[in-house]
Amino acid sequence: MTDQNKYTLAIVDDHLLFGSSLEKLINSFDEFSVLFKARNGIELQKELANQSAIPDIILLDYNMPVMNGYETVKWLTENHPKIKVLALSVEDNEKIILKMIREGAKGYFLKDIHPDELKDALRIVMEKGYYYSEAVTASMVNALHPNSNDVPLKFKENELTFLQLACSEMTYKEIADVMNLSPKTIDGYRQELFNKLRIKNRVGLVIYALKNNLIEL
Amino acid sequence: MTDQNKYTLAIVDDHLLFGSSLEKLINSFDEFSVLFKARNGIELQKELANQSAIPDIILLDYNMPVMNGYETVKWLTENHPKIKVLALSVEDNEKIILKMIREGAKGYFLKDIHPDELKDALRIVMEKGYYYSEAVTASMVNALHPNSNDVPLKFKENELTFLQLACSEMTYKEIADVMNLSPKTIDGYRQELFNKLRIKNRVGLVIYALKNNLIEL
DNA sequence: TTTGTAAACAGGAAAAACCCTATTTGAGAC
DNA sequence: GTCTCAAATAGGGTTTTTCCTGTTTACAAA
Repeated sequence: MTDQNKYTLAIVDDHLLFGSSLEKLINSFDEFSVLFKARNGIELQKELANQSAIPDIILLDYNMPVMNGYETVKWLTENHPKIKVLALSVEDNEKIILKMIREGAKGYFLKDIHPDELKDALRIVMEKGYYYSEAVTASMVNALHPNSNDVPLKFKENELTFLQLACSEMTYKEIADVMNLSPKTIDGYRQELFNKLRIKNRVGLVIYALKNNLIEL
Repeated sequence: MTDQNKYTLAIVDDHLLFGSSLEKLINSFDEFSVLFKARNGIELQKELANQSAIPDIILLDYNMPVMNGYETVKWLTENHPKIKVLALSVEDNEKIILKMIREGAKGYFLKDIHPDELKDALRIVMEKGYYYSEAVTASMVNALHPNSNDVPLKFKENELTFLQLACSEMTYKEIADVMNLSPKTIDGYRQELFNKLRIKNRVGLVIYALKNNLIEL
């Protein structure tokens, strides 16, 4: 295959080492070559503006500081709908995957993918227009299932305040004082939250709050 | 430079894609070549046992699921003190950096390092025996500064296990069962930790564990 | 005015967490 | 064997948390 016929890629990743390494790997595939690299969405925009050539595929790191994966995909689908975006991430987070797909990413894979699979993914995305690994498909099925459907669960003002205060070393009595409520009311909030969140004790509360960014560490 | 004279490396990283890519990059350096890759500390041990050749340098990802960076460095300094270990990580966490250095890592760098700098680092570590970037040196200076002197407080094996289990919804009795110890012993650990960490209850324990990266969310 | 309903509050009890002060056990030093 | 020291264990008491089942209060709709 001559260089002219190769599919071209751009890599967007803030980890220089990973980006450069990945470039080497991809350039070793005989159907693909890397056109350019960028460190974030902003840099990518500049490259796409300057560059006369537009890549066929963009490999996009989800976890970027400046203009993150989500925003970048959004911008790309609006401004360069022909470019196929493959999102790349270290974390196997169902919500993020679905968010990216909804935004128009044509595929998603984890950084622990095998290089051969990456090559396959690149081929498939050029042929079929998309590539979803088994794991991702599973996520999608899961998301359509209405049971584990994590509706973000909203809390009443007081409940939320209590939840946050419970993530401290205060006793419930002290929390009651701070909130100017009877300890029994606080106990009610606690009970209600335990049921709603299906947890067994205060530690569960803390874990939940942390996982859902309801408190800062 | 002939292949015979090249310095050899091993890469330990659970992200296949990164590992393979990095391999390409390093093999493109004319002084270095990759001897083998492993996905975690356990695999590395096996490789080192089988393999007749021992690498000069090991590039070690800090964030591994099975046998993590910390444990692996520890094992390496004990069993293969001649191998130079360079730790690799995405996070710029001062405490972790220092921990690794104390354990015997000969260098540390973030994954956003420039490939040229990586090459330099490899050269330097073979010449001088160590390599510390400016950023890391700054961390070290910082650590010697006596104000923010968080002596990382070390825990006994069991204490640590308890601490981690305490960050779950298990009762202390259940933890005792899991650890095959008397509930009273667990109570002893709890007491000891409360005093040492100057906290008042189990929530304090969870917060502490999170802040010090003793558990993953 | 009644009625409905959600939030606040209460009683009472069992379980778990918390606290303090010993005693036992096991491994290594002498 | 005895001594030593730390880790493991125990006893037993107090406080807090957890749980279940009510009642009161406030406020709005009918």
